Amino acid sequence: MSTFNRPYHHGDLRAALIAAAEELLDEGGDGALSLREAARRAGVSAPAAYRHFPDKDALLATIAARGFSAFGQALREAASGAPDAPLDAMGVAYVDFALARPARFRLMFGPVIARAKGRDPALDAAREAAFAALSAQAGSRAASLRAWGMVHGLAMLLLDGALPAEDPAALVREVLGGAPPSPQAAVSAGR
Amino acid sequence: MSTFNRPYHHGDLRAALIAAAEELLDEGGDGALSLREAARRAGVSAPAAYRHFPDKDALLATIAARGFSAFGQALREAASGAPDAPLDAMGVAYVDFALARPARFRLMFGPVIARAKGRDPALDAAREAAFAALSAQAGSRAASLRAWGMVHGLAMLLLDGALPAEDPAALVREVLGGAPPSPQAAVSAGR
DNA sequence: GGTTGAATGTTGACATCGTTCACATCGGAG
DNA sequence: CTCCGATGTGAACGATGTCAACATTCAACC
Repeated sequence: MSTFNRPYHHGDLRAALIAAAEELLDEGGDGALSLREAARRAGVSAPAAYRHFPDKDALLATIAARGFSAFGQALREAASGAPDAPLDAMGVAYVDFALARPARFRLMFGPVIARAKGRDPALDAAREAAFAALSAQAGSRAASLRAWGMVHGLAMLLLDGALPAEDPAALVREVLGGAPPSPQAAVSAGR
Repeated sequence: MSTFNRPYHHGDLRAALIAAAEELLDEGGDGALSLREAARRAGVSAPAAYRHFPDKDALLATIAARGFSAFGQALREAASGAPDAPLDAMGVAYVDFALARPARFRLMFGPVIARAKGRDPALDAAREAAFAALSAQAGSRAASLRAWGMVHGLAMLLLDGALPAEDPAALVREVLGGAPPSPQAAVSAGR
C-alpha cells in the first residue's frame, strides 16, 4: 500500500491530509490549522484537498469524528481497567484526554463541530458512542448528566487555566466525590 | 456619503469598536467577528482600531472581560434573588447566560482568552470576580469546584447541542440535585 | 493495445483578513 | 497663532479559504 514514489497521484491524499491536519492541531496552538498548510505538509497543493473534502469544515468534522472515536475508546478502557470504580476512572481519563490534546478537544466541542451536527452522520455516531460509554456507567439519567457535566466542565476549566492544578487527576478524583487513595489510576497520564 | 457629518476624530472609537464587535459576536455566528468589519460598523477604517488596541486579541480580551463582569453580576443577582436556594439559582443563571450569548460565552472560555491570561489584568480580575461569586455560595473548595464544573459542563454541552433539552433551566435544576424527580438521583450524588 | 472518461492534482485568481507604513488631520498647550 | 501629539486614512503585504480552467494519471472497454 505504501508507494515510495511520489507520483502525480499521491497514494492516499485523504489520509495524508487528515494526518497533517491532526499534526498541526496537536503541535501548533489552536489557530495554526490551515487547509493550505495541511496540503503543504501532505506535499500537495491546496485545491487538491477539495477533491476529498467539500470544505475546510468537513476536514475538521472528520478529525473531530476520529477524536470522538479515540475518546470513547479511552473512556471504555479506563472503565474496564478499574472495575471497582469505573466512573472515577472514566472521569480521570476524560480530563486526561482533554489535557493531552487540548486543541483537538476544543475542536470536538467547539462551534464548528456544533454547526456540523446532523450534516455528518459519522461524526454524530462517533460522538454518541463516546457518550454512551459514559452513561452506561452512571446509572440514572440525572446521575449520568451530573457526572458528565462535572467532568466536562472541569476539563474545560483546566484547559482555560481557570483552575490552577498541579495534579489534574487528583483534582478530578477529589471533585468526583470519592476520596479513595488508590494510586493506580494516577499513573495513566504520562505527561 | 456621511463624509460631511463626521466630527472626526470619532468621539469615542474605543467604545464604538467594542460595541460593534459585541454586536458582531452576538448576531453573526462565531467566525463572524472581524476587526475590519467592526471598524466598518464604527464608521472608521481598519487601521484606526490599532490606535486603541494593540491587537485583535486585545479587543477580544476586552470584550471577554466585559462578559465576565456581566456574568458575575448575573450570578450574584440570581443568588440574592433566591436566598433559599442560591446555588441552584446561580446554576440556572449560569446556563441561561451561556445559552443567551453563545459566542460570547465561548469567547470567554476559549483558547484566545486562555492565552491572554496574565497579559490582561482586567480580564483576570473580572474572571476571578465571577468565580468568587460562585465559591461564596458553595462552601468547601471541593463543593464549589463540583458545582462550578457541573454547571459549566452542562452549559458547554447544551451549547454543542450534545444534550437535547427542551427546558434547560429544568434540566439544570434536576441535575444540580435540588428536588430531583427521580428518586435514584439523590443517591448517587452524595457518596 | 490504444482510446477515452473519470479521478485526481496543478496553476492562477479573487475576496477577505490581520497588520504595518507613510501620510493627513484634528485638538489642545505654549 | 503655532506646533505637537493623538487620532484617523489609504495603500500595501502576506496569508487564508475557495473557485475555475487546465493537466495528468488510472482503469475499463473496443
